[in-house]
Amino acid sequence: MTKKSRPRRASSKQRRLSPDERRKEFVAKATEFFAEEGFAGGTRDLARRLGVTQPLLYRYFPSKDDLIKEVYRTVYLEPLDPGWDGLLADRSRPLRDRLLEFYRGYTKVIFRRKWLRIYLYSGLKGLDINRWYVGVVREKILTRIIRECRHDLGFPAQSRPTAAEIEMAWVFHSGIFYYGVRKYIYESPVLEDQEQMVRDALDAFLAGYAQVFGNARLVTVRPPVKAVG
Amino acid sequence: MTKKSRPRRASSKQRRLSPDERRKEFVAKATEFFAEEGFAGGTRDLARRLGVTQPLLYRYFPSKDDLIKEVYRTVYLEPLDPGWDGLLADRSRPLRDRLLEFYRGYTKVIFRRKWLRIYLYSGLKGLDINRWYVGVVREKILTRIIRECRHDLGFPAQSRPTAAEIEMAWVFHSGIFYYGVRKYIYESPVLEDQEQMVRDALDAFLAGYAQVFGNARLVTVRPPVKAVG
DNA sequence: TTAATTGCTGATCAAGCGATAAACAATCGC
DNA sequence: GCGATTGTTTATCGCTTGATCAGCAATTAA
Repeated sequence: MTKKSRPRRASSKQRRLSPDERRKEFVAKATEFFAEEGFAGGTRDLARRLGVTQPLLYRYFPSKDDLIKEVYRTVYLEPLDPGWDGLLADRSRPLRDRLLEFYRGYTKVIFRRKWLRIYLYSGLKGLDINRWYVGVVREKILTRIIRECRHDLGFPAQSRPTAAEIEMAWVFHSGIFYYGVRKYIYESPVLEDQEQMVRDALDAFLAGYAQVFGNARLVTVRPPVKAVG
Repeated sequence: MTKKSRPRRASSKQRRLSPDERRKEFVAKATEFFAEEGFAGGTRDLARRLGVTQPLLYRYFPSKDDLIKEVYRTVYLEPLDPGWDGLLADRSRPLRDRLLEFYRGYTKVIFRRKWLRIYLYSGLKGLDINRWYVGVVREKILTRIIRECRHDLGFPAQSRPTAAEIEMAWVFHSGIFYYGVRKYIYESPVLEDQEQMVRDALDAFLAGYAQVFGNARLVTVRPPVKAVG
């Protein structure tokens, strides 16, 4: 309840930012704020955090909802690297290496309290942007992964991954994703060595894929588990 | 804005419930309400849903927060079946069968929009009960699963599963859990055959565990499996 | 039937919300 | 310097929120 953080009026010769920069600054800080408080957080609290008064927000954003939409846009676009498809499809390298490198980069972006919280909040709201993102993951990442798995096992290039194959990739992908949720949202103890977590999960996925889909096609009987790698 | 749902005053000879039953009825409907609206949902809307006036809620619960706590308690306790440990530990049956049956029962409880939403909402709030639940899953379910995996591969009964083994079980478990999130919260298309999803995920996990930990112990190619208390 | 008890509602309060309007302060072009 | 323009605050509005209280309605006990 202390009144300490009264907006300081251009205290020192603080360079005035361009309108666009200032706007972006607001969005960035609003992201952190909403990540912690949820989108039910008040505009007054948010303004206090920004070091300005509440009405000023309405000079930059028509409404709270518009500000929130802007937050979504930045957060959802943040982790999407256009270079990923090239990385995953680079058959000059072993598939395992490619996937390890991909998940190293992917988790580097999404394994942050801010990102995960905004993502879950918006997911609970059932927003279109969430469904859009899930679609992107499926089409651009998981589909590609399955294609590479098939090629790796010597399957003929086929029309389209089946729903069951995609689902298996989803379970693998989600398992990794949820490591971040447990660590950064539940703040539950996890395996400290994140690299190992990814490595083990990946090895399980590759072994599982080979067993479930690979052998099933070649043999039709489910033979005993044999080490693959 | 329609005023249609005016609380009907003992319309027909509707048997008056005992205070305890009525209370439970309130908690049950409040669970559904908060699952949809989030815990920021208003008490007036909730009361309308119950067909009563808003002040009546305060006759049964001292505050909104107390009501919410009660909702948590029921939701978190719902899926915990005391018979699970016996099921998972029944070595007269193949491990794969036991795990399949376990996840059949487990998903039957948690794969519901209501349960998943309340769970995620409370997780985002960082509530103690959430951490408690995560601890229960780890200690009562995942630890047991790893023990059984070890036994299945013929390992000597050892002190305690390592953090890496528990983590692998977590990734597997979370992958299944997140299927429910995608289906019931994101309302994203998933593999319709849920049984197959569980089966494939399980086979991948078992194959992966055998490869990552099984071979490592027998051959020592991957020796440094640090036992972390 | 009556008196006491319990269940429930209508009216209302203070506090907080998102949003707006008008006035003040800082900056920029000239 | 000066007027215009942009950035920011003060004050305030209408509305909704969680919560309270007095009083009516239904039930129970005698």
